Amino acid sequence: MDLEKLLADRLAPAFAAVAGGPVDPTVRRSACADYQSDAALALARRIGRPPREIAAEVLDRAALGDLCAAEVSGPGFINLTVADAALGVAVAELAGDPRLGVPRVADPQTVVVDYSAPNVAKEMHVGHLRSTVIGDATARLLDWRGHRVVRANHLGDWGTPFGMLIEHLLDLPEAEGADELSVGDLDSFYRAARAKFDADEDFRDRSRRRVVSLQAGDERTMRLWRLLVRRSESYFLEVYRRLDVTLTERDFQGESRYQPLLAGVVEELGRLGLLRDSDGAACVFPPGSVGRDGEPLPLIVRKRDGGYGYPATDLAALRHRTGELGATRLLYVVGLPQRRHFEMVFAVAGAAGWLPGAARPEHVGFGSVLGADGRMLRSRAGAPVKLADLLDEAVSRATELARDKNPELAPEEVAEVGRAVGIGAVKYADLSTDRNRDYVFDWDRMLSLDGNTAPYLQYAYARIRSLFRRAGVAGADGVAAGPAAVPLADPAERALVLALLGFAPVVTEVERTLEFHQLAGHLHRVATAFSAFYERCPVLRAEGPVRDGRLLLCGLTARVLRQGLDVLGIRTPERM
RNA sequence: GCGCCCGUAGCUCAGCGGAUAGAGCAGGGGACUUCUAAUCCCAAGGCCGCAGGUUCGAAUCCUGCCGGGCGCACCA
Repeated sequence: MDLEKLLADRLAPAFAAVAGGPVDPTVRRSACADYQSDAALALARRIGRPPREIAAEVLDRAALGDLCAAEVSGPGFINLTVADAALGVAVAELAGDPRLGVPRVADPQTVVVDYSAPNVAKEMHVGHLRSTVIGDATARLLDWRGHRVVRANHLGDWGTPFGMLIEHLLDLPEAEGADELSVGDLDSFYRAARAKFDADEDFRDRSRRRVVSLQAGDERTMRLWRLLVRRSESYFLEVYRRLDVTLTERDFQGESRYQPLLAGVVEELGRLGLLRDSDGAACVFPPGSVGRDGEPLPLIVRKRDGGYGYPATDLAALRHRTGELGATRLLYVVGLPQRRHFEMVFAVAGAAGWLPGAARPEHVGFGSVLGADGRMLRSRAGAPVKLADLLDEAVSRATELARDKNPELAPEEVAEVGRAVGIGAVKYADLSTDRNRDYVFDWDRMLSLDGNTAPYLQYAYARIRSLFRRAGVAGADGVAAGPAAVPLADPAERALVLALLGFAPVVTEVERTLEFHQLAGHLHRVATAFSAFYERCPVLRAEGPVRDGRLLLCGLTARVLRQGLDVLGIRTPERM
C-alpha cells in the first residue's frame, strides 16, 4: 500500500469539491507531521479564497476516517498524522510483498544502457569508474522494474592506434606478448607501442600500413586484432567481477561492429539532404551548436581523409538500437564533457528519423572524480589511477578495518567482508552524491562507519542478520509470515515504519531521474531510523505481539537495505 | 567570445516553489555487566557567491554580475 497515494486519494475529492475541479493534493513527507498537503496554498489564488479557509473546508469534507488525524497549520498546510493502527497495518502489508511495494512495470520498455566502454589494450582507470558504477546501477534498477535492458559496453576496439598495437605485438615473441597482455599490465604494452611509434620512423610506416590491412580485413591482421581484443576483454571481465558489475562477455558491443554500417549511415544522411561538405569532410550542422568562432559547429560524420570518427559510430549504434533492437529509451552513461557531442548526435538522429515514436535518447552525464587537492584524481606520479589498483587498495583497507574491528571473524570471513565493504564503499561514494557534480575521493570518509556510507548501511544489515541468527528464526530472507498488524508504541518504531514505506516512491522516482543519490540518501535514512530503533527498542527481549512486530520491522528493514543496495550493486555481508 | 556543470556550516554533501535551510565529519558534552559501541543521544555551528526580478511565499524559477571546473572542426 502506497500511503502517500492513499492519503492523496482521500483528500482529492474534498479538494475537488472546494475548488470545483480536479486538484492534485500534493501529499509529501513533512518535518512538522508525518505527511503534509500544500495544495490549499496553491489553490488560494486560483479560487480567490484565503488558504487556511480552503484547508479547513477540505478537512471538513475529507473522509479521512480513522486513517489519520489532520489539522490546518501555518499559512494553510494540512498536516497529516497517520494513526498508529493504520501504520501498523500498512507496514505489515509491505512486509508481505516480495517486491517491497515496488511492482514490475506494466508496460516494459526496451532500454539500452551504454556504459563502461574501456579501450582495448589500455588499462581501465578512474575515468571509467563512474560510467561503470552508475551505468550498472541503472541497468540493475531497470531490470528489477521489469524493463528489457540491453547492456551495451561500447568498447573502444577500433581505430588507428590498432596499427601500432598490432605491430608491437608482432615485434614481441608471441608468447611474451600474450603474457604481457594477460597479466593486466596493459598500460606498459600500450606505452611501449606508443614510444616506438613516436621514436621509430620505420615502425610508424609499418603501423600505418597495418591500419590499412586491418580495415581491409586481412586475415592475419584480423587474427592479431582479435587476440588483442580478447585478451583485453577477459581482463575487463575480471575487473567487472571484482567490482560486482553485471557486464558479461555478451555485452561487449565494440565500435568495430558498427564499421560495416558507417558508409550506409553517411549515405542515408546524404540522401536526406542533411550533409554538407566542409573542407572535404562530410558534415551535418545541427541547429543551435556554435563553435569558438561563432560559426555553426559541424558533426563530422566522415573525415576529409575518408575515415570515420566516433560521431559516425555513435550514429550507427543509435540507429541500430532504435531500428533493430527497438529501444525506446537510450541511455548514454558518459561524462559531462561529452554533453555537446551527444546533443549534436541526438539532434542529427532526430532529423534523420532514427528516433521514431517514443524513442528518447538521454545523456546520463556525470562529473569528475577529484583528489584531495580538488583536481582530477591522479596517482602520485601524475598518471591516471588504475582501476585495478584502486580496487586493491579499497579491499586491503577494508580488510584491515574488518580484522581490527571484529576479532571474532574467521580469516575467510575477514577476506569476504573486506571485499564487500571495500568495493561497496567505493561504489557508494560514487552513487551517493549528485552525479552532475564532481566529487572528492576520500578513503577515510567513504570507509567510515558513520555518515552516509556503504559500511554504515552494511553494518545495519549485519546487525539485523545477527539478531535473526540469535533468535533462531527466519525473517530477513524473504516474505515473512508475520502478524497482520504491527503494534507501534515507540516513536522510533513509527519513524522506522515511515522510512520503510518511503522506499517505493523513491525507487520509482529514481527510475525516471537516474539520480541514484536519492536512493542512497533514502537507504541512509532507513539505516539511521533503524539504528535509533535498535538502541531504544529491545527486540529479542520483548515478548508477544511486540516482539513479533519488532522482528517484522527488522526483517523488512533488512530486505529494504539489501534490495536497495543490490540495485546500487553493493553487497550485504551477513557479518561484519 | 560562446556553451555546459557547480558555488549551502571549518570540511564533505542533502535540500527537485512552501513552515524555524538539514546530515555526516572535525571540534564540545554524554551513553557500553545490555540483541555487534563499526552504534546511539545532546549542545554548538549559516548575509544559501553577489545584485535585481517573478510570486501570497525563493537556497530552489528568471536576468545580470563574481568565482571555480569542463568543453568548443576531422583524437576517441
